[in-house]
Amino acid sequence: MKQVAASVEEVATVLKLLGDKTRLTIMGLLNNQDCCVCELVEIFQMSQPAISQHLRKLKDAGLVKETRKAQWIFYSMNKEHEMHSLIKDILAHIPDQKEKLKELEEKGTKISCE
Amino acid sequence: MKQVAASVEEVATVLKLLGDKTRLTIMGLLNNQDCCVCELVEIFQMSQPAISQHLRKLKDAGLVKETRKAQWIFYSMNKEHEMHSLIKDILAHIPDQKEKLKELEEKGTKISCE
DNA sequence: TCATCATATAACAATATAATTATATAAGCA
DNA sequence: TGCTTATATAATTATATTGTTATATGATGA
Repeated sequence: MKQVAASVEEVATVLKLLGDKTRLTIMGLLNNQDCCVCELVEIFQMSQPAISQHLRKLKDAGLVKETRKAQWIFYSMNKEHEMHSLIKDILAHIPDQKEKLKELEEKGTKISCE
Repeated sequence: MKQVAASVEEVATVLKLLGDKTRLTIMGLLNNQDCCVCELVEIFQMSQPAISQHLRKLKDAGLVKETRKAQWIFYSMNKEHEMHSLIKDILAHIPDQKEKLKELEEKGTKISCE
């Protein structure tokens, strides 16, 4: 499939962001479903500020969007991002992240606002 | 097309390497044809050690191979790299780099060993 | 309203990255 | 052999990145 070429700079910016194991995995998770910060903290066993700072970078670049739902802020993939097809192509190369979400449910730490 | 999933770490490593404008462009160039160091120095208007160090990183990760031809060392894309299909997918999103190679020929700084 | 939970931000420290300059190595040629 | 060209490596410096701790903000609920 022929792609519409973005500038080298734009692509390099996205790759640099996804060139971090934590951020790449976050995108893999968001590719399955929206997550709130505390879920990600639980999954990555990382400090809350560390997760927040990774999310900030992704948000500043427009790769993710945030939505407040009650006391939680849910992050989701921005499907309107100019580089969304590149991101999907990349995520097709990493293992499915559903397992991690399943574990959350089993531990009972899954947040649900529906 | 369903991909064979590499580990998140492996993919992140490749993305980090390509998350640099210079290295991403080098890979775009090598996707068209092999290049020697002095050609890349000419194209990027960058110091020779800077180019060599970028090539070293790409080589250490196995993304490129080197072949000596007389006094020049030509770099080429390693098509046998485990992550070659990911790299091709990514390069499909950047503009074709043939222009830069054409300019070299016009300036007469193209190296040919055939 | 006050305490608590969820999240963001600021300040800082440790580490990584990328460029420069200087120097080493290796091939080609007079 | 000694000079030149092509490339690599080392040392250094400047800057960027990532994580930690401390603190601020904002929503919920008693």
